[in-house]
Amino acid sequence: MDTGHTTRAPTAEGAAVSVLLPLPIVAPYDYLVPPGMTLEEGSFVQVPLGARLATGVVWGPGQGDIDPEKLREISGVLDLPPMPEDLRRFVDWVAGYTLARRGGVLRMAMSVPRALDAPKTVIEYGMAPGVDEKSESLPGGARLTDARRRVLGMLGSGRTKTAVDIAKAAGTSASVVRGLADAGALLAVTRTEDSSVPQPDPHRCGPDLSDTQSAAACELVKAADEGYSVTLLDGVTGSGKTEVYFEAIAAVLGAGRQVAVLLPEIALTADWLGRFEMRFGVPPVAWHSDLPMTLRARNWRAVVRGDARLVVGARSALMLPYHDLGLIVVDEEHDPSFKQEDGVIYNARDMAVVRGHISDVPVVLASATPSLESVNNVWRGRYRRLSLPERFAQASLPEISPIDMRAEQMDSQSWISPTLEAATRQALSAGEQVMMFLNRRGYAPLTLCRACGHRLDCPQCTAWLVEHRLQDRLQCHHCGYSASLPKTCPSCDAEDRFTACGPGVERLAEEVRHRFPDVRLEIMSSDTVYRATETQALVRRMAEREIDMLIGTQIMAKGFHFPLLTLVGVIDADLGLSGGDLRAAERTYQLLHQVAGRAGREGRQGRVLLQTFEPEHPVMQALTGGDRDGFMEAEAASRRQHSMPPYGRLAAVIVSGRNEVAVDETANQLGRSAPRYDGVTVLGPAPAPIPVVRGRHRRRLLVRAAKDVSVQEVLRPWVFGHKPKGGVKIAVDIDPYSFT
DNA sequence: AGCACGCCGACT
DNA sequence: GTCGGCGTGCTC
Repeated sequence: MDTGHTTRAPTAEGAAVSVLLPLPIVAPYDYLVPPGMTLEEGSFVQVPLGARLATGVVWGPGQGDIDPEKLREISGVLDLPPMPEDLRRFVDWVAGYTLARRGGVLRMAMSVPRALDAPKTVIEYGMAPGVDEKSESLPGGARLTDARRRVLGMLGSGRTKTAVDIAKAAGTSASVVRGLADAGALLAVTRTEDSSVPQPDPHRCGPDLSDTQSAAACELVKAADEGYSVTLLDGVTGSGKTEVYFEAIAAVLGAGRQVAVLLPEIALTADWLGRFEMRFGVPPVAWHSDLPMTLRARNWRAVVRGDARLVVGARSALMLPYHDLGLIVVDEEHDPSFKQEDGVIYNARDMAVVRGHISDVPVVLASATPSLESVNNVWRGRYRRLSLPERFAQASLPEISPIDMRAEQMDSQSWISPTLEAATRQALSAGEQVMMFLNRRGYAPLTLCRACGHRLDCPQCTAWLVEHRLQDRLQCHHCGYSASLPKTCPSCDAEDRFTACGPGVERLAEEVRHRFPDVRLEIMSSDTVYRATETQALVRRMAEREIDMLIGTQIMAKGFHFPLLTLVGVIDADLGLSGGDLRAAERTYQLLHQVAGRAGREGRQGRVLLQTFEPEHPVMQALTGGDRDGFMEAEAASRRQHSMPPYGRLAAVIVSGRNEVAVDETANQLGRSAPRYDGVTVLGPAPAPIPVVRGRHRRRLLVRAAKDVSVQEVLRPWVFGHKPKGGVKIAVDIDPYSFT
């Protein structure tokens, strides 16, 4: 299975090669190749760097841009397949596009320290020739004790296991095993640790597909065989998108190639991985940030060897050194969490398309609420679209209606309108489950002093402290600062005069308990379910009707199936719309649509009620009228009119540091020296939406450019011409996603 | 990322 | 008078 990517060995003896190191370094360093060492481009090598050894990748022939006297020799080559050429080109491309340092991008592809160590060897024991479990005598007349008999009995012929494993199974100690080996009854074999992972079976039968699904699956399977293409798989919640792209995965696995599936981090639940296991017989190779180190190392090695065939992971799974990648799937492609906001700032959905292009493999973007970027690419003919309009298994789409909060009689300190309360009562008395959605963690987003009006805010950020009553703490959601509620006001010393303003899920739960004293309710937010097992347990309790009502944040919007859930109440549908974010409307639509999709699957009619003060807002109209396409067209028109993405380019330059004066100075300097080109506008500097985070002051400049302008070319000389001092940092965010 | 070099506060 | 804080800069 030669991918054709391994380039001829570039190493004349004594020549120099350039080696890229996974450090924040811009360009590769040159090293000498010692006599007798053979290398290829992509080889993983150990090189001396200052006083220590570092692991890097041979990037190409030596640059020759440095005094040959300074060159040091490569110390060794790692026993790993070289990094494929397509990935090396991808690293270069991502660095060029994001203006990140190449070494920083490489780090994302290989920052698994233990994976790069020599594979550990283990000693295993198997039956020596002429010995079997029924042997009544041992070689050399060694005694056959009970313990020895048990060991031979459980080992059987032809198998090898470690001494510890054998001892455990035979109920004895490892020294018995070693004794048998000394006696010549067992044979010790040295094996390098197995980085193999379970192999998925592409030939297992999938579920029966509807005609529409089969047709879409057919198209995808065909595309899977034809090199690079991008397909937007556009299907409403419950239309069976997953089952459709599983067919494409099966086809690619059947051809012996690797598949990468990218999911938003919070969708990477056991529930979800289970669907892959159900379809392909074994769990997929998982890749996400809190994978234990040993598993990370094993999985990374399995990927680079080509052994891991089906990888399911968060955005960083895109950077893995696939040996023979055949398909990339990005599910929930609209999800903002594909955008990495720290370190190398990139959008994994966009980079997946680039990687597909470079590696000449198909890319599938799946969503029920595709991003305007992707839809625009369909309009322009760059992506093909496959639509799955109906829900599978006779489930019908929920009916979405607004509750006009201007017309509701509301008590102060309450957030459930009489209309929503009545609907809830009705659903509960029919034995159905209810979900209330409020995208705000904690008890109350703001606490103030009634005596003087002082607001409790974070000492290190420009942000209010959020009261979390369950933990009895005040928390900053931007830096993790946490404190207990003070006895007296820090501003006026008044005692016990604090009052909570606004609702979070905890406070909403309080109101529900007050109105529905008998309801069995649970809160689902990142505070209550932060481990996979807790999520699983909660989902199970919900499925088994131990819960009547779920109150939660966006964490519960994704992918869970609750068959008896028929009513979803959105407490504050307008929440995401304020704040001048370019994508506020689009994101609110996507989020609320996703939440709405929780209601009424599997044959039951669902109902969704949106509490809003602006029922005439285009987002509410689109949701209640089911007119997604009209909404997208209106969004597109407005973006086009303002030359905003995807009809213009946008980049942000963020200046940050502890010293506000120095930050301002650098930001102003950047502003004064801003490039003046046709089709390029530089706005700012202005304080970032949250001006201080973790004690770092932040200023932002926005660069807006016409579609045909290379923002990178504009930014590079301008931004990197500044050498800020005083701990000031300049970061570039190409295609900024979030403005808050 | 490490690690060394280099200028300003609390110790023997 | 030194030990040491971490800001700055370099590593082929």
